[in-house]
Amino acid sequence: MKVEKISELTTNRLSVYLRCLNELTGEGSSTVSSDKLAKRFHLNSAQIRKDLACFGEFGVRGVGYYVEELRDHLQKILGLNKKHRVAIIGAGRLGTALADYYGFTQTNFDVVALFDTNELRIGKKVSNVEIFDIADFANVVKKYKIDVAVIAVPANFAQIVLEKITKAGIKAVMNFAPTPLLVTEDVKLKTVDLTISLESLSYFLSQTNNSNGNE
Amino acid sequence: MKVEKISELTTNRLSVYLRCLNELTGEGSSTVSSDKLAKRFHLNSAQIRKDLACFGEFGVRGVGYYVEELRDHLQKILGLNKKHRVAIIGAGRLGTALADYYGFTQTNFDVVALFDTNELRIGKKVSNVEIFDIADFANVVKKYKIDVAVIAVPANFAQIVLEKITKAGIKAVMNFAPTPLLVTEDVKLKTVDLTISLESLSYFLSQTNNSNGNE
DNA sequence: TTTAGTTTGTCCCCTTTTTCACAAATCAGC
DNA sequence: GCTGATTTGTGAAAAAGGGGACAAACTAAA
Repeated sequence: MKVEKISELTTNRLSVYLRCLNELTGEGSSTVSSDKLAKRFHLNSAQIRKDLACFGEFGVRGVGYYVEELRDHLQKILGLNKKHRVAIIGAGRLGTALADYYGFTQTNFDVVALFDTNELRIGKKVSNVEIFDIADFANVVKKYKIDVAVIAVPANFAQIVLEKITKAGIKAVMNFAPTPLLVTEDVKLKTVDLTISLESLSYFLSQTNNSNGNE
Repeated sequence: MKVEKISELTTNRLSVYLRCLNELTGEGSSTVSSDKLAKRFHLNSAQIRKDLACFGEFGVRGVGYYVEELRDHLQKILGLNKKHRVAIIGAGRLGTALADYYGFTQTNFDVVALFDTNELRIGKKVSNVEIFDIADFANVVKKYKIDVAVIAVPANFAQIVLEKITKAGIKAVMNFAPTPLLVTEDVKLKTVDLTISLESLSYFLSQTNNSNGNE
């Protein structure tokens, strides 16, 4: 087992492995080899083994991995044995959709509060979650023990909102505003930039349509 | 100018550069150096130059890059000089939120159709976009000349939906279902996996809370 | 024209990530 | 207990990505 720093690419794959294992449980087989996993889910077996080896020796040579045991290990490694309480800042279309989306699909992330500046929205409920005034942010965070924040406001407000979030002591932030943000070392910021993803598709289309990249 | 294969990391950065240039136009300066860009937007100047050099020699030594000219080049490279017509499959919360989101923020991507299987939704409109029956998918795609598809259905339906999409001849797909999908070489699939992003945050929190990764 | 000052494009090296390959470990059957 | 068949964990090679440094190219001013 290595004690090096774990890269984010590795932890992202752990999420994928966990998903695979969840699909495997309930199908009968109690063990699975890295090769079977790789073949079935189109992964690389060496990479699976190496990723897992970062956290311990979970497998048995000649046998493979015990499905349920490995699943439990991965859940624990990813911190999914504890519940997280999520605040979404911005109760527009995207924010409310996310409130709904997380509520339905995720069991470890509870959206407990929405925030907005618009007085017409404040006080209302979306998917049984109250919309609070952003001015009360720090208080609500403390009251509900919120540990994850989601930024779903327009790009020009994102940095200000982020500073409010970090001042309230939240260390994990997901950002949907299409703009790069600055944070201190001790805060984890994950930006999901849909504009970049779309433009990446656009690039691909322009390449194939022209049948050749060189003009 | 290099003629190697362009990596997706590079094209993603082009999107970022384009955004920076858009912010710069209207601020007066007609030229900008890679160093100024880097300093202002927290990038690396060598990387900017290298990324741009993949597509031509846009700069002038001793001067820098002409802001508007470079912006136009990037738009053309990314295929943003043409409009794209987008279909969103799945008219639930996420699908409708995306319809709204793209409609407001993106100028080159027009959401022209939503699709669903739920009869209660079919025929209605969201953000002025009609919800069609998924059974009519191929026809509507042809009629509206749709070239980009967005999958916003539950994970267990995603692969079937994707096959419908590719059969209709669409070559660029964005997937929000938290599941890996299989496509043929000639189709570009971009998966935005919010579950992985969230679990990545969870991992980070579990690391810092235990104050040490080793148990 | 020459010189001093800028800034690009690119070579080269270092780091990170992925993949290959194989010894070490385990199991099942005889 | 030994043999043959698996399968892990990992060292080493290969591939990909990022960044420093500098010659080449250009401007401006004398």
